[in-house]
Amino acid sequence: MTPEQLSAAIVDVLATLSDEGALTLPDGVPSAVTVERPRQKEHGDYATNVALQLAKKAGLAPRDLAVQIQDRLVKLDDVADVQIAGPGFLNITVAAEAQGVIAEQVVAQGERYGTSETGAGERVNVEFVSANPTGPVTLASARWAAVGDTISRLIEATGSEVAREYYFNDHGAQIDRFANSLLARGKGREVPEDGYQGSYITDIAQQVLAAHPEVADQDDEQGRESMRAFGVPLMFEEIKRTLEEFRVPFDVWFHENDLHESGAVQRAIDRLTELGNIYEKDGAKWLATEKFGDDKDRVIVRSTGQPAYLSGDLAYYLDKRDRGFDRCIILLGADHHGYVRRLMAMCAAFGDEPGRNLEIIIGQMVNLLSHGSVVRMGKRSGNIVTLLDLVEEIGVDAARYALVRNSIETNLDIDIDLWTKATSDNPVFYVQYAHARVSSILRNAAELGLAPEPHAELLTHDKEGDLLRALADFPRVVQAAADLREPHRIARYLEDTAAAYHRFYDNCRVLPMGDEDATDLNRARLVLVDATRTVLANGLALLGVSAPERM
RNA sequence: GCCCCCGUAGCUCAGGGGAUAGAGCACCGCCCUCCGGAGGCGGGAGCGUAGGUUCGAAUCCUACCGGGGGCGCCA
Repeated sequence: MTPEQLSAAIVDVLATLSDEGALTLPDGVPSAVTVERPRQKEHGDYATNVALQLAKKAGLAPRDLAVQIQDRLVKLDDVADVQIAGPGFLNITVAAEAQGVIAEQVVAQGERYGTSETGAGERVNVEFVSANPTGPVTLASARWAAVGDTISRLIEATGSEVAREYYFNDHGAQIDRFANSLLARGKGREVPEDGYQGSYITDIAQQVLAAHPEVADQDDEQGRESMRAFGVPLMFEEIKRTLEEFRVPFDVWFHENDLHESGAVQRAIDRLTELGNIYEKDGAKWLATEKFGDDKDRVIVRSTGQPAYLSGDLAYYLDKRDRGFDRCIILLGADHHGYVRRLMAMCAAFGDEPGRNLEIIIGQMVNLLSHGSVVRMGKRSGNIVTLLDLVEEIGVDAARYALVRNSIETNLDIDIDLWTKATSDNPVFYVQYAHARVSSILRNAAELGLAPEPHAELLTHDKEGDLLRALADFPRVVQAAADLREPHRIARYLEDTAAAYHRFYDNCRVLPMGDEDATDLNRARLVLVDATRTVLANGLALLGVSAPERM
């Protein structure tokens, strides 16, 4: 019996009490009730606070209501015991067999275990990284790469259709500076004051010159345009390669420049003008964002006639909506948080609903630590640490895991020394090791010709119960992580589940010892082991981290 | 000045209004006759401060203190 089934059973009991007139709820019977795993063992397998929640509405004392629910609940076959505790908690012990069947259910569902259809029919666009193509993917962007991809996987796991999208700001002053920097390096000069300093600039300039020797003879103006035309795509390619290596499969690489060239920017402005949200002042066009909650109105077209940066975002948002996405999620670094209000206001200016049609997730910064101090210089580009630096130091699995293990609301320090350890200090090793250990037992069982076989009623050991309840929690952890856009919940859950497995392993012999004959208990435990493998593998897959069978 | 995030054990961090606030590391002491010891068991220590909402607050609200980041007709 899963917590969801238990919750449904409690709802049934409430409905029955209501039908019989024993319970009067002005708002009706709730569609689901909270079922949680208590901290204390003495509080049973699961606990619910329904009686406390509903007592006031029903005009009953919490404990009196609890008694009524208890009377009905204990009669269920799957429920072994119900106790009332404290102010009115119901502490429930599930029948061993009802709990044991979870293992076979997990195995039967396989890769689908943990997924749901709560988001079915919804089309979601997740935009992340979106760094300017003026340099390698940075450490900060690495966090959004890992988090954005994991959030995408989580939303997919709830049945929605997801597009991962990268927005290249390849239109504007930063690209001009990039082209100038390439030109300077190509001509053997120092890069300008406002240029990009990294050694990658020299690399790319040389690649351009190698492929197009004629550029060396061009004057500065021509040379700059050549560097732009040939150098920017090289940068794109490097970014794409990096993200592919990091296992982030973007579906769309969107170029800001296309919005300007296709007239999409103008169309967005026209649309907003029709809606009465654009006006002219001081020779510039302004979007009236203040009335939608922004601090002040924003310039959309400068008095020079040049579109302001925000105009690209307007067009881009409209484009996403026109492509049929119900929800547009954007991940931004904390350094962009000042931008959130105007984006939300823009969403409202289009007549959409901020928070639903447009959702902005702000994440905090990342530092790389070595021997206790912050690493400031990257190998690749000198003044910045890049994603490739991180991968080179700790590998893709550890990097992805480390980047999603903490709440995105907190600053993150990644300690190289920790994440390269092959010990249990290192969380990704701890979880992967559990998976390898599980796989090893399954291999050994196969060699013995021993097949898993469900005997739910035999899984009565305390540690088996703990492990079963951990496995039963997986779907709602996935659901919560997806709904709240909080991937770190998956990592934490996996660590807890790995720990529950290790404790089980330590207490419960799975395979027959020596030349003993196999028992039904051996076969039943193999089902549990197989179920554990399924959950660990599914969880790691959500994080984009490999689940090794040997290590 | 205004805005956002954070403040929980010595350290790094979990904790969706619930019961006695949890992990890992570090420290001390244990557990290998056979499934991977990269494991397990036991031990001490904590919610920045002051109010408020609630039957109940680490969690929600307000103020203050401390730390980080942001506030352009830049992108």
